[in-house]
Amino acid sequence: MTQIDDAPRKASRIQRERQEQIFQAALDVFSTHGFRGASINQIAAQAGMSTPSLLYYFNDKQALYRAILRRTIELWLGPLHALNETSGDPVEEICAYIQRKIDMSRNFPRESRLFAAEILMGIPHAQDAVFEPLRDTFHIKISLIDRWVNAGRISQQDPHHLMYSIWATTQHYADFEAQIAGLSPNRLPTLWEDADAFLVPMYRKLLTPT
Amino acid sequence: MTQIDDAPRKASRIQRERQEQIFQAALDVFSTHGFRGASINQIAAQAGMSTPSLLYYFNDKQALYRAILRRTIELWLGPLHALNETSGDPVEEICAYIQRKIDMSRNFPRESRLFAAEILMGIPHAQDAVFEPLRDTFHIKISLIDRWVNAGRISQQDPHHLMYSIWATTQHYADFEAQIAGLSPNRLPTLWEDADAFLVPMYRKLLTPT
Amino acid sequence: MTQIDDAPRKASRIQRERQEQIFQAALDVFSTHGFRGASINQIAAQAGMSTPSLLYYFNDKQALYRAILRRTIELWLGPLHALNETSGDPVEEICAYIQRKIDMSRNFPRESRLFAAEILMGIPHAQDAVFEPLRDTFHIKISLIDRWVNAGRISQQDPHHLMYSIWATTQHYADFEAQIAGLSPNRLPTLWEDADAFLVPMYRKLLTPT
Amino acid sequence: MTQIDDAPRKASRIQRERQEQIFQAALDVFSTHGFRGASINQIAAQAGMSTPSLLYYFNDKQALYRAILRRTIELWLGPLHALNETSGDPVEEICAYIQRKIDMSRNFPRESRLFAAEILMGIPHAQDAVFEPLRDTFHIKISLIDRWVNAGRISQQDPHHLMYSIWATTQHYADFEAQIAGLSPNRLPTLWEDADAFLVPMYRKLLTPT
DNA sequence: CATGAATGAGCTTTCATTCAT
DNA sequence: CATGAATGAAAGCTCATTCAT
Repeated sequence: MTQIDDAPRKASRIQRERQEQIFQAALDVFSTHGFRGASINQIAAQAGMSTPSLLYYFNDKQALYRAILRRTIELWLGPLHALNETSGDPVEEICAYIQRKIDMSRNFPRESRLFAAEILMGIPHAQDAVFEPLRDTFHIKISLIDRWVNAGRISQQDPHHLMYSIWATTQHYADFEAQIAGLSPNRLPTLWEDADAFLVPMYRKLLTPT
Repeated sequence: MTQIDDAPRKASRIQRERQEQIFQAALDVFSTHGFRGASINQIAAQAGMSTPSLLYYFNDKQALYRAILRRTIELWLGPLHALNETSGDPVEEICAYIQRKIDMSRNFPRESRLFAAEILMGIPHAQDAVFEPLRDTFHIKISLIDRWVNAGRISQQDPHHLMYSIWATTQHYADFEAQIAGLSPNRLPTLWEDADAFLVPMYRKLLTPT
Repeated sequence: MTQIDDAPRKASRIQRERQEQIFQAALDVFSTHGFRGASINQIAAQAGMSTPSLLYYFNDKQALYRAILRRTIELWLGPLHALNETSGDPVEEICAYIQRKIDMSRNFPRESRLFAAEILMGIPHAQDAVFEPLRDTFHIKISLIDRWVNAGRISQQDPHHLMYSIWATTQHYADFEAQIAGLSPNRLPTLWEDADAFLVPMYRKLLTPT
Repeated sequence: MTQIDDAPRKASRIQRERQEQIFQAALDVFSTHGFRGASINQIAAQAGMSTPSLLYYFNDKQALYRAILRRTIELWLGPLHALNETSGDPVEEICAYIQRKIDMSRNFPRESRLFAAEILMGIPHAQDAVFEPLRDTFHIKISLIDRWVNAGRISQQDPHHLMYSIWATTQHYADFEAQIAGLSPNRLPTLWEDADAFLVPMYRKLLTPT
């Protein structure tokens, strides 16, 4: 097993508070500048501490970045984990998943952008941190959808396309917010609110078997 | 100052060739590192010239970046400009637009990512360069769709949501390619090919009036 | 004030053990990186304790360095102190001194290198620590040799040159070991063993009066 | 003196001047602090330029260090190269080599100390730069001495010991100058002058066959 | 006693940019 | 036109040291 050496040290209470300060600042800065564009000076300043203090908690820039990314991905996987067969209706199950994804984007737009930025730039810093927790869950859910398709319980769709299009649409309001703010400034808040009212029916219509 | 100082100088043939070299290199580097993460040294090296030579063509880093962005946006607007009433059927008109957007993403993934990166980071360097050419066209097309909706020629949808969801889905395979490559490595080429086969019917189903 | 503030504090048994740990680590690190190149972090790590713990025993980096140096010099003076008139023959007296110096270099190569490094760099940190204990003994022994020369009991030589050449040759295998290891790798151990067999006869031939 | 061209050489002439400035400063600083203890800031300041300017000529600290070291070693090898069979008498041939080594130490004490410091610390930065040019010449000369010994033209000595003791004694006045200055301050200049008067007869006596 | 926590100063290096040629 | 040369600013990171616990 490869040792996870970029996890924060064993934590006391003060340590955990400090780490949380750093996380918040790092989220801000990394999500708006990307890894290379962000500076740990800026993060430290925003976290209200000196740069060496920050580096006392995270050995270097990469370690901090990967720690945030790891945490973000775990958060991100929550809605996907909850996608299963507990409810009777696969269509509604997927619609509920979409709803949860939208809520997550609404509540954690910085995390969404951080993740998007990393992917956009080719995932150069965290191949394992990204895919290790993601891959298994992804394929399990893809299989689940595939079974639903084959059982005729949802319409005939490629599960990969379905999943990726859900991700694209549900994260779009977080990731491309600046564009929406520029193009539809007075609609921005209502669009955030409405997103589910648009997307959920769209996918319900798509998925409902004829 | 409304002086447009980041446009490249008037160019001879040789100059235009060198500018094109710079464009290609800059596209590569900016799209994979973002504005702050990219270095003009790296761009100059990749373009096969010295940094001062590069700066002879573009006054500074921002000017180069904005020039590329401007060019990218113009390219990007092509499919949207072509969305109009020439064909008789609005549903098919929009489907054709989706098809063109997908083709564009397929052919110009770096441009898509460059644009996405800029938006993701809050459009800090090019508010005007992005929105000046985009805004008018966007609103014209939104109005057009709105008229189609009001005339009952397409189903009742918020044109903003419709447009944004089209953008999200059609650009996703370019912008998030690294994720798809990691999660569905053996499906990657077919997904690129299939994208229209999934998306166009989805939107046709959504838009076709009942 | 002639306050000696870089001597270690009065010590319990446990304390003396920890000091010894520090000494050993510091000897390693200082002798291979010099004063400025060495870091007390590295020393503390190698001594198996935290840096503040190390600094509890030695007030600062200089104090630690000077303490080691002082100790080393005392060790170093042992062979020289034993150079006197107890044996009847001055030539053999000096040959015995040479033998003792060689043995010392063999047994304490790190100490030799530490000392050599300090001198090489101009003795910037420990003028007094080096010369205070050394000077008197040195001049006493120089006078002794001078008397031997004047009494015709050893050949006519400048005592200074004699002493320095003895120091140079007897310490060379310790101080320049890396060079010898590179140039005569398979001879290295035998050269260490042989050193006295070469040097003692050389000086005996030089010193025996005609 | 024999300057030939003008225009095309000009840039590299300036470059060589600048490099020489840097060399002199670097020699000073590296020889008195060792590699890790030296700072390129200090070197740049002493060379009268900014640190980035220095790094324009030498890509990084190591490159600068190795360049000086390489140059020093070439200088150092001069006297050894000249050790051969041209003069009829091997004893005098070796004595002449000793004389040349002493002269070199006298004229280039900083170079001697730089070299000594690198060896003292275990040659961590320049194994190849040190040994590549040194090894072959060393072994050729060792063989030469060995033949002289076997032919009975010099006394029976291990060539390795002989060579190392010559190196030790001839470089000692440069490398350990600070110690001599401290112990024999009023003798320092005369000792420098006398060194050959002491060492050459010593080795002549040692080497002359009985 | 021992260490977790903190930081100013300094390190090596890269960056965007200017200027003379 | 093109580049060698130069640099202030800022980057990531290490260092010796202090202090509270």
